[in-house]
Amino acid sequence: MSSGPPRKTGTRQALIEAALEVFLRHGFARATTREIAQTAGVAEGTIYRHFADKYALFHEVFLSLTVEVVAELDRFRERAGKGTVRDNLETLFALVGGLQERLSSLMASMWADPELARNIAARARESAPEGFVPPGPVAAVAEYIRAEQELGRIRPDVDATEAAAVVVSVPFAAGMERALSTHPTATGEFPVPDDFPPPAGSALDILARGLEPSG
Amino acid sequence: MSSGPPRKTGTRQALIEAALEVFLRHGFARATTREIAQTAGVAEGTIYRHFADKYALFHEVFLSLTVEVVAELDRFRERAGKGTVRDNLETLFALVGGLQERLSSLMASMWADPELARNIAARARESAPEGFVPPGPVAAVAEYIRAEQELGRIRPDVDATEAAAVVVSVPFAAGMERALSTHPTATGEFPVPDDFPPPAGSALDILARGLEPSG
Amino acid sequence: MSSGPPRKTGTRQALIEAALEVFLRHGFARATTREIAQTAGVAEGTIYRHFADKYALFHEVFLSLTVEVVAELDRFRERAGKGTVRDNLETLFALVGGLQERLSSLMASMWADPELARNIAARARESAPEGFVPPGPVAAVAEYIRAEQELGRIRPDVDATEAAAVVVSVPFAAGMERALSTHPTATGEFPVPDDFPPPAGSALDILARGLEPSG
Amino acid sequence: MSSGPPRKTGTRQALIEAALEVFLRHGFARATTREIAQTAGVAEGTIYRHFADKYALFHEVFLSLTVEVVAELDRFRERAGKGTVRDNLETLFALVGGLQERLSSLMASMWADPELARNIAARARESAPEGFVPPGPVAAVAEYIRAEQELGRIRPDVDATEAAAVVVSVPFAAGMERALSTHPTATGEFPVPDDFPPPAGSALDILARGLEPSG
DNA sequence: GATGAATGAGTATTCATTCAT
DNA sequence: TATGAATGAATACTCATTCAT
Repeated sequence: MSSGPPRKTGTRQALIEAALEVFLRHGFARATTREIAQTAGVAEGTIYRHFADKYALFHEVFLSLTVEVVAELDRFRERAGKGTVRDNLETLFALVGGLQERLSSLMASMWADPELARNIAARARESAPEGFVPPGPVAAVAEYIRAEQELGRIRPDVDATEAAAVVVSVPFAAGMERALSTHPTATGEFPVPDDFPPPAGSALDILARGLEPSG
Repeated sequence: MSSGPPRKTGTRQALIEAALEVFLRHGFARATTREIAQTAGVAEGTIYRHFADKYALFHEVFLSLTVEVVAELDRFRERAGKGTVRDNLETLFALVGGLQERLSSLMASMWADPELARNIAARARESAPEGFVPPGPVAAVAEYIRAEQELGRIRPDVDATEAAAVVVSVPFAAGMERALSTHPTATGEFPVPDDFPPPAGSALDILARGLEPSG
Repeated sequence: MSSGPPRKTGTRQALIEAALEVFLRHGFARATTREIAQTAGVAEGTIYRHFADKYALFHEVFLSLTVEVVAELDRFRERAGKGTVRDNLETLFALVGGLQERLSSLMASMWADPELARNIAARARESAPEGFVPPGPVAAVAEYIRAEQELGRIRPDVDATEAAAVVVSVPFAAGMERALSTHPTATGEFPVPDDFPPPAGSALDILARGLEPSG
Repeated sequence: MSSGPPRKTGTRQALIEAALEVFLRHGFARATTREIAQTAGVAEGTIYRHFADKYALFHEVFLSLTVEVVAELDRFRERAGKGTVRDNLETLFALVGGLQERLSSLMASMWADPELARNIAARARESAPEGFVPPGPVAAVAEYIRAEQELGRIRPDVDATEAAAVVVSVPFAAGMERALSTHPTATGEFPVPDDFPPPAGSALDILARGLEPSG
């Protein structure tokens, strides 16, 4: 093979993937380095050759997902002008719903534990190049909305960023509910109220209608 | 006395309140029984006189908040027909935003750790009276929407529950972002993208418009 | 029995004694909390109910020995004027030699590891009453020497503290050598030079003579 | 070339020097091979190309210092008959104080941890030529004393070795105290008793007087 | 009911040592 | 010789839970 030396990043990458798996399985706090190492097929000590501590590992996992989500959403902007706005929203719901699932799960760990959130934020601040702003999903969707506004397919008087937040919120909140399918009010044997139904027809109608130009 | 549930013992109630405080401060996984007991001003062992274990305590805390949230939202239904729909949505955003803050934080713990979610769900199943469905915030808002539909102030063709989910999602997702104010992309020293801005004018416009009867 | 409730200090005291034993056996750095707990006959976690950490435990052990040594030496002052000065020095050598053996061993751990020394010093500073100076062995011996000087049995022109330091040094250094009986230069199978012989006749002669009034 | 032992490899020598530095900084037990390698500017694995294990490295460091100390003291014997005995003792105090500082620090590690002492002793036994006795500092000073005794400048009835031990003890014990400057009883902010003052005038007087011929 | 000392299984992290390159 | 990634046993410390008083 011409592909160079056996990928040095193998171990590091394997650890990131294993860690994601275990963080999703148990949350950050209850994920053990032992299980992560076993899942990655390496010794426990190996983790510390690649990451300063469990927090650093979490940070890397978090970044890798952020990159992935943003990359997907970046491509979304190109849809402006194609199909109907409603169709594009539908696609977006699927996209955000799927992509954010894992990311949101990690964010839940941060949400639950402010100290973790603070720790990760500090790391991000240190490692980011001065003045760099990682674009979030809202920013990406906002760009799409602005593009549609220029094409006259979305009302020009709504704030693109705010509109994007609304749009992204729906699958986001729905994702949390899905994750909490074990919620006391949403379990098989237990009668289930229709909390946070997966966004479907009406949700799209409402948003599409709310966004479309008047007249 | 005309009303309300029989008063809990002071100790039991103090423990529930202390536990909420500590769960919010550190998340379920990192909240220690020691800190809870100290906050409540009792000995650690006392916890186990009132709750089988830490999970049971969490369950009680969770229930107490659910009751509180639902009670507030129940009153919301009475607003149907008063003011404008847009004004009511604005009030709802504030209401849900404030009320869900603590509840969502607990839900984040469950979201992060499926085992916790499962455990709490199991308890709910065991303790709930057969066939009883605790109404969630979506259900409460859905009732309001249905009432407005009957009054012709909201389009009759949207599904009330789904519409309620959309409406509730916005402050919900915004709340998560606020909680994650330490998020790498949303901190003071670190340049901040406009992810999940607190829902304001445009968000309301979109939803109000999307909901209002055509013609 | 009238002796009150079963001594609450039992566990704490047992831990201090066990810790001394283990610290002497392996030095601070290699003494494990596990072995200390086993030696004391308690669970490992129990250590942390009584001491903040391993350092705090070491500190307590150190203090307990210091107290013991000083108490013994305090009584020494009363010997001024009794027997001969030389006899008293002989007694002192035995006393200091025996008492310091364990204390010196702990001090060796501190000597070897400056961080440990710093840590213990910080603790001492925090816990000591403002302005309190724990009398060391040198101070105690110095008092004896001053008493003898007033009685005219020791030359008045030597500095009592310095003289005390010289006197205390001899059994002290000898004690270190004894502890290092495994020293490469002081082992059975290996020919032994007469390094630091236990202080005997001549050492006493030198000091007694050096201290006695001229004329 | 006229002199010296055959030069060690640069790497080996660098490791010994780096190890001394790190052993002095943290004590044997807490000195890490990682820090030693970094200080020497080599990879961690390289240590094991030159030394069987950490103990062997310590042994080499210890030997190198012993050699250095003894060489310095050997030259001391030549002072017999020159200057006054008191002046020579003063020089000796400075010499021993300086030289022993590092050696004593290593000995403290051995004193603290008998297993280390045993291990090093075993190595010494194996590596030393049959019947060879490395002269210690006491032996060297004893030779000086014997020489002075022959010159009639030191009382003939004291045992030279014992006298040497007394003399060497003083700066030795003082050195330990200096090393323990963080000792609870000897820190700046904390009131300090005059434990183990650096040997000065009176100490010299006592010893000089105790050693000088009567009459 | 209330206490709080005791428990001991569990966890993140360290570090001397090995070995394929 | 030199490297440095990988190892895995070892360790200090935590914390939910128990139980004698």
